[in-house]
Amino acid sequence: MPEKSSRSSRRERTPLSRERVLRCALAVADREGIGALTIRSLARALETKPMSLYHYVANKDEILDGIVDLVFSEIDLPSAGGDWRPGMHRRAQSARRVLRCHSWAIGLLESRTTPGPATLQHHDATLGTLRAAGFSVQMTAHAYALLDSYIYGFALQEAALPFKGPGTVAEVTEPIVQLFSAGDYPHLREMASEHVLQPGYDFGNEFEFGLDLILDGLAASISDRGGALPPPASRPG
Amino acid sequence: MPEKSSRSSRRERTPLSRERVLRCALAVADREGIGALTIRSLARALETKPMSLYHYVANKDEILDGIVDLVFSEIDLPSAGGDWRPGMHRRAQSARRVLRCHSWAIGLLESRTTPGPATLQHHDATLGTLRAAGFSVQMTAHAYALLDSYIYGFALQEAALPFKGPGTVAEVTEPIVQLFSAGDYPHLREMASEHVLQPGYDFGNEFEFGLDLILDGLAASISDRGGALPPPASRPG
DNA sequence: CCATATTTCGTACAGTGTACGAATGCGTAC
DNA sequence: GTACGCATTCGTACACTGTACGAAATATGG
Repeated sequence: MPEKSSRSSRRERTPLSRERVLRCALAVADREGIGALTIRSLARALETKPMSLYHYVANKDEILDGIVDLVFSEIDLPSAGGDWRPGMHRRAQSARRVLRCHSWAIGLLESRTTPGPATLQHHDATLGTLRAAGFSVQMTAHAYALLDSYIYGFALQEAALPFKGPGTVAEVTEPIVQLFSAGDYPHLREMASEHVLQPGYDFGNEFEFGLDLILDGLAASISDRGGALPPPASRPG
Repeated sequence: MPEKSSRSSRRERTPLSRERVLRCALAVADREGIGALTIRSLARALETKPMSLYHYVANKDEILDGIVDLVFSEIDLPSAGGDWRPGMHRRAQSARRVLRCHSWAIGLLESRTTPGPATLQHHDATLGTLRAAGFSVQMTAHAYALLDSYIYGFALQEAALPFKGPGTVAEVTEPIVQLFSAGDYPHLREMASEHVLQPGYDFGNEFEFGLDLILDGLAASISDRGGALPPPASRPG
């Protein structure tokens, strides 16, 4: 028996909007994985019907573009005036943290070629920090490609790990190593027994080492020649 | 009118096998993209019917695992006896080249948590080269995480670029920059006009810079302390 | 020949994105 | 009021996905 008054037929759910669709899509992806984010599941989460979403979004691809941009908007921007090194350090750590929270975003990056405003803003601010610090345009391009490659690649590896926290390493690693036949993969075995399976191991700790090494290298590159183009070292021989 | 003799009813197509299924899947993904790789399209390419594939493969996920492992098998292994630096350099360049050929593989890595034999072999050989060069276990872990993060991240960025070759940069970049409203993204504009749109620009060239910087840093790290654990630099202040 | 195992594949089902067009509600002008 | 026009909601339908189930065809061994 449907109520007839117009007042009650629009139930008191908050009205739909593009914003709300995207935020809810992000929440669903976080909660149940990107594979569980379907038009129908999203509509259910919003208490609507599937086809209603298409008034705010052209297609599913636009939703994916949108939530990737939302993820980017969570990353700390380097402050405009500060030194480049702590700025880049903070940004890198923040990006890694954000990408670990939304690990499905990494896999999406490969197929998304239309960056959103938050993504563009993020890139612009980062480039600006480097340029303001005296990096040449060339050197800025080098530094940016290097830093972002490292950040994304690290996040990708972290996402692909079969274990999530430091606690569950053994339960996952042990049975895999057991499967290796007698003499196979000796160095993987060593790495497992002498490093990964040691108490307190956490892959995430590796991030800092590489990040500092890269920032050191960049610092050296610009102090050498004021940010000019040549590669960081020409090895003799 | 079906032929009745058993001889002619089995047409002279080469017999199915797990190997053939995976190799064909790889070819389809390369030719038409990973999105076009479906059980039905794969069966068509193999001149069979969809359900026949399931005798050689448990499900589609196993196919994806399989072709990722095939991709890994294409990457040059560092030779066992050689110096670590040229070995790592060659491996990195080879990995990048392979991942550029099969750019869909990057996006797959995030969701694949069961590495195949070629993948394990690859990791083992790389670890072995570093250990043989005198890297400590800790330092090997650091170096490996760093190098692979850079390689995967670079490949991911390369895959996400809207343009493929050096030729098409302008056609893609120009209209995007045109869309920016008046004062927005000044540093992106600068990077576009003064670097990306310059003749001869190729993002792929950035790879070498970062790779050399990382290898320099690693070389310094092990010569400092014989591959001991501490980070590459402790900055004063 | 038959019996058994391996391999092929036809049919069916639940789930996907979304095109199309019909309903419904809402704001304004008469 | 009432009628129009627009924004919004959504029902139905279609082509396509992975794959469960079981039947058919073929190969193998006695």
